[in-house]
Amino acid sequence: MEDVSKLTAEEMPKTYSPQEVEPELVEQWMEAGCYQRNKGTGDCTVVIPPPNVTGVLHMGHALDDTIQDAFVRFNRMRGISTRWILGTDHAGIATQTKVDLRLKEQGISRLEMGREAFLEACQDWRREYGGIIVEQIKRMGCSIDFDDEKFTMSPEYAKAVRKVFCDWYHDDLIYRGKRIVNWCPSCTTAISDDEAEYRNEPGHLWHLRYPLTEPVGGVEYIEVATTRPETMLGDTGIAVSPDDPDKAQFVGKTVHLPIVDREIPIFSDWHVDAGFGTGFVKVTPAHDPNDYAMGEAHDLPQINIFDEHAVVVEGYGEFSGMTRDECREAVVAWFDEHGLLGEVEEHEHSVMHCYRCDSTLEPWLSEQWFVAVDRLKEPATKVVTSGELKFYPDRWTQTYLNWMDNLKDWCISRQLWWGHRIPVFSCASCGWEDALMEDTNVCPHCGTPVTQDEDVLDTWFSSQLWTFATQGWPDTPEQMTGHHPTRVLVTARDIIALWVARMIMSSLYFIGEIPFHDVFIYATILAKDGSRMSKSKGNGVDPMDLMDMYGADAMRHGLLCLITNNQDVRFDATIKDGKLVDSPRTEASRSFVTKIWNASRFVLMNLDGYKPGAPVAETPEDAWMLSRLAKMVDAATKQFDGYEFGDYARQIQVFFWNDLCDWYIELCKGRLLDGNEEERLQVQRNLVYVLDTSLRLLHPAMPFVTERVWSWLPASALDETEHAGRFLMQAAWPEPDNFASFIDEDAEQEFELARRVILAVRSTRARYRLSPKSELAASVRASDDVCETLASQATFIKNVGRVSELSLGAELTKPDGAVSVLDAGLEIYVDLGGMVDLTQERARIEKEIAKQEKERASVEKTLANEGFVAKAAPEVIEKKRAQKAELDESIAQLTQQLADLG
RNA sequence: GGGCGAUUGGCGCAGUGGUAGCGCAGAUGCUUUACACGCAUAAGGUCGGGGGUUCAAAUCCCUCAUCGCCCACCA
Repeated sequence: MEDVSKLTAEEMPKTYSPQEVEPELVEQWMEAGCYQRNKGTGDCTVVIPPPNVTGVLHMGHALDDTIQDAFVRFNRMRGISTRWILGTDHAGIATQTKVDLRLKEQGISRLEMGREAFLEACQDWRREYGGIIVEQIKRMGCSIDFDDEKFTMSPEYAKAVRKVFCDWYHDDLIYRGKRIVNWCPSCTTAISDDEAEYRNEPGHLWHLRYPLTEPVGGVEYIEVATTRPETMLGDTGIAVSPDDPDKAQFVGKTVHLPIVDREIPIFSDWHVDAGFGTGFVKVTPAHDPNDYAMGEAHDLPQINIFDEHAVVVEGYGEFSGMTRDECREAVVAWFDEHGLLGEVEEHEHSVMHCYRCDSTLEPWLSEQWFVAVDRLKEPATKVVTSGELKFYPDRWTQTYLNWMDNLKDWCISRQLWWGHRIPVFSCASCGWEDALMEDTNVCPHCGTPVTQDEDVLDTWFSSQLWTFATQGWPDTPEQMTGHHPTRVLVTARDIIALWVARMIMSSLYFIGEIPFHDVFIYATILAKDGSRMSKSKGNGVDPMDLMDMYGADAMRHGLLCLITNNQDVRFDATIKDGKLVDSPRTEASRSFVTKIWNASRFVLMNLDGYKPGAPVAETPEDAWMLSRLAKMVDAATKQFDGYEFGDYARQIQVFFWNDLCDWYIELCKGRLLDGNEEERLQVQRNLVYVLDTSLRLLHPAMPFVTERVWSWLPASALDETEHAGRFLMQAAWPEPDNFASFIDEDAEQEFELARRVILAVRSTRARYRLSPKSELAASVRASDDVCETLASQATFIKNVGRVSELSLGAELTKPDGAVSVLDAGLEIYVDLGGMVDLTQERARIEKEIAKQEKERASVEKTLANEGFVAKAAPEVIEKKRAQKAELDESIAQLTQQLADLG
């Protein structure tokens, strides 16, 4: 193990430079093997949602990976066996598109070079650019296992994918069927629904008249409304709404389809909205998904009128050979000439475009492979309803179950080259077909050459195996023992359906258990104005820019602070010309990083003569600090276990900044500067102990600054012997049980009294515009008990409050030339040496009385309410009564103060 | 069309039944020997509108409005 030698305080730089330190620490951690699986109790295996191999880090990844890293670091420190598995997704369409583009720039076409050469080009591309996002993840400080990077197209992974296909194929869970796909006539491939781009475009709604075969009730023809008149060539039916009484008389009749002389039936179907268009819908099963569904239900022929380039096929006379646009024009002209064109309305509708070449996509009927989900969805539903697998926040459970409920068979084939090729081989001569683990050239039946299916699998088909195909399955499933199910999946909500659900289904089928115990869904990060970040809008924030500007720790802490139960959050960064200008939120976290640095520097600068030893609550402020610390340890531990990352990040900051820096460190200065040797040593021990504990608590969120500071920090009582030669990331998490004895409610209350006195003095000083350095005498009139409490804290009240003299007593009277401040039942007199501004004091006290009287009136009203006294919880009533008594007393005191002013 | 979420001080957000908190910005005063990426003090909000439940609503229910997301659909 790498020796992490302790440096001396003098060597600690005055300023902290994350941009220098962070990459250094990554190197050191990795060299020491800190990122690899560690041995421990229990298990916290986490798989990273694999980023696209073509991708670069965006804010979603940054948040996702920060959460995972914080969680993994927390668990690692707790001594739990931890491994975070890294990998990338081959991302079929995305990668193929990029490679296509690159080849196109070189004047090469994919079709010319052929499948094998193209796949080689994809591999080249991956070797060249695939590491970018991995390096970016590294830059963030993610303690993921970089030494064992997985890839969804690696040979081992491919084997897993192939096995899944073959097993499902042989278990009749995979079948081939016809389906309407989004066909790009320019790329001549299908584009998945998820990859098609919808755009609203102005168009027309043409009313076409179709003559009835026999007039119905004197009506000679019906009128359909369509945005795509050219498809009428393939019409095989007319549909009306079942809820449309006016149309009922037409159901069962037929129309004579113009141009093609086809007699087609009129029927009713729920797909039809009676209120839209004319109420008559032309049905073209081969060229529209809904029409296809209606065609299936009503047994209509499917007539494909387009070839793969969306040109009208033979058999349609003058229309054959026309492109779809030419055909549209010609069909409309034909109807017009023959007096069959009705109204032409302007109509905006959404049109699918190929996200690669932007051509309008053509719904096209073709053969595809499907996964039958009926048998898979039932167990996948059960594990969630039973609570075995939990979603955080809980509300996503419903989203998941709804989706499961509506789940339809999954189309898994894609007409691409980059991906896992479907391992189905078939023989043209004897009709043999099978899914095989090994490629074959000849038919086992008749010995003639066979062909393999040309299509590849949907990318999600391979990524659904992520939790187990990354852990040795199927060859060495023993790797998984004790590490599957994984602990938690941290992901975005938009892939609950696409990915999370499918992982659950496949894991239950193949491994017989859930893929992860918990799913944590984080909020979508939106731009400052609430819109989605996107490349086209140029409003995206680049996490690399954030880290360049503020450091990884600041970005990480800032992101964690953003986590709430909401489904989306706005990120406050200003972007100008695609470049980050600022992010106040991250800036605040950077200030916090600096604060941690400086507070630590202060402690380190005051360690002359330090020897490790146990913390002791020598003074009231020590007791207070240790009690606060113990509560923080407890809270942070619970927050991590409960996936409450936002609460953790916010609370730890308040604790460190306010409790530790603003109060405790200030309170310690007196003893550090003026204390005797024994006192100094104890303060040092307490400070080192509190700082050490705090750094451990902060480490999961801000690994870099805490690690760096810790390297200078001498051993505290937490682990005197183990400290040297170790990294903070390997140090033990402070366990709540070990701190419980520090919790001291009395100490916290007593401290609060002293704090009130200090605040009163400061406030008075500010009100009279006195220099913060000016020392003032103060006296407090309070019960003997309270006076005793305050007396024990007199030293630091004087130091921190800059109080020259502190008098305490139950019978004290206000000195001449002093002002009174009433706070928390204490009557505090601050001696101003006669420079009291009577008018100002009167105004202040009158205002305070008015405020308190208003409050008292409200409390009295509540207490006078019979319903309240009869029904409210006893402790609430008691609280109100106490509140009333306090107000009575304080108003009386204020009134007296006012009278004293004359 | 279905579902979900948001609406709290100038901005970004906490706060799930007992009349409101944080950070940033802004104000004032401070080179207090860790920190001006700081310290201190003060100011700023009838918690989107309306209705209901309750002794009591920012908080629970209904409704409206606005914004956003997801899913489906758009002949």
